[in-house]
Amino acid sequence: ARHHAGVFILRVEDTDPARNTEEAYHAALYDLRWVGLDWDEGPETGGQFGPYRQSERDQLYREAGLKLLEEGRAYRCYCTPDELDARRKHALAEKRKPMYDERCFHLSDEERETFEAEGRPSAVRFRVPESGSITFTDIVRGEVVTDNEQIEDFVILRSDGSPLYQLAVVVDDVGMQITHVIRGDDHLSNTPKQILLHQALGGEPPVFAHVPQVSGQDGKPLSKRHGSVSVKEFREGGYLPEALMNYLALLGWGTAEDTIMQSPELIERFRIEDVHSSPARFDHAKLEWMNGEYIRLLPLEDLATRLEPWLAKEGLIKEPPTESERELLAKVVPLINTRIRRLDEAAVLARSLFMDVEMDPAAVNKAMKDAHVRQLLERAVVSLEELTDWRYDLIEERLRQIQQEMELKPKTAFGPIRVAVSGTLVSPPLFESMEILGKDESLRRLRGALATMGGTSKDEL
RNA sequence: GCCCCCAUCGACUAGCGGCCCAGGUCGCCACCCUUUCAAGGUGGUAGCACGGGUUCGAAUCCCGUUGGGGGCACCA
Repeated sequence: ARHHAGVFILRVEDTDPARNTEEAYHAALYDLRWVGLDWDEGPETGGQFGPYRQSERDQLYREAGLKLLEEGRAYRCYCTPDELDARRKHALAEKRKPMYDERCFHLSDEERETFEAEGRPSAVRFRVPESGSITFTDIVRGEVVTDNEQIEDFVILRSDGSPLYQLAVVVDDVGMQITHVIRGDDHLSNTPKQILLHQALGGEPPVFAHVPQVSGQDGKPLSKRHGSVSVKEFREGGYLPEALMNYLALLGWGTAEDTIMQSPELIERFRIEDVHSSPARFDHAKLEWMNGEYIRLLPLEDLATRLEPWLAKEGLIKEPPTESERELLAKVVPLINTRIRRLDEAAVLARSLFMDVEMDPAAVNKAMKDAHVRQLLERAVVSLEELTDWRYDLIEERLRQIQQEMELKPKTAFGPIRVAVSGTLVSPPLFESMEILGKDESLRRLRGALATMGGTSKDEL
């Protein structure tokens, strides 16, 4: 819609009371907005063809259904759901196509009157022509032909009088002057039914584009067992909406050279007619990579703001942050922005810069057991104590000097110091971290590490 | 069972009869950079499902096989 400067309409198709809840409705709108979809017409936004929730347009559909009944385009069906279900299973067992047998269409007047006299409830079925076929040109599928004999007489009004999706959609497509419908290809087989309804209701069917559904790594339809599959899960998993949007656009579509395309470029380049008709597999690894790209694309101040809730959640800062926390965060962000791919990773990586941490036993085991460590830390403490101008480059200068004097490899020299300061073997850059922590805290941590090694106490230093 | 789709590296894709002994991206591997981890740089790995046609020429067109997927509700 944006590519063609069209009108983007959001319609909520909630005709099934059994599946429709107020929470689900609000969650859906929230998710759509979060990924960056901004409809021109729709619920809460409004528009000249509202309301945009089908549950609020019930009367329209009932009238349309009854009109079709009067015109003889539809008929009453007295079969109960149980009966239909039994017949469907029977047909399947006999390896026949499970279609409605049209028995109520062939009811005699007496039979019909008997049913009515019994007070048997009836649903309304649309009468599909016996022969002929429906043809339409789908933007991604091309010409689609369906023989009418493959289409059963489908229900348009339930026995309680409420409308079904097929009817509601067509009534609204006509009433809302819909020109294009872009939807998942699970609706492909519904399309001929809707075209039939369009013809019966006297409207021009819209143009359809059926895009393939996304599948998991194994080629099976995307489901829970493939990991995160809902917008909510990605949001809560530390993904950026811009990255999700970019990644999703690339599923079933692509360009020769470019991968990272932000919204304006996507709008300019995306062509629905170039979308594949075969399903694409969702690749979490590529999304992760792309999310990292988007994190690095963010100005540092913006990244800091986006990180706030995540750090607050882990108790590293308050929400909203205090002024000093904000200043600290501003210093930390440039140290970690190339090191995280998801927003939630920041808290893990930078924890030691916000609070005191215990040394990780595994890290201690790996880096602190060598014979040179005690002397190394002692010398570091002595040397750094003398440092008055606490800057990372000067810290590095001092520590490097010790490293060279002791003839240690950088890794064996800085590893133990890193563990002493950050508690782990993997951390933001060491010298910058120490500058951020400050002289007192850095020295306190070095002495603390020495103390855990037994022997010389920190007082003696 | 019936109807309908789809098929290029492990994944997402470019390709729309000669420019392709197939290009890009993720992943993976190696190297460089380097205080860890990343990021970044360089290079590499790997594919037109198969079999027939059509054509001077096929990843591109046609047919079949195989393999995947979707649909067949008083759900959407």
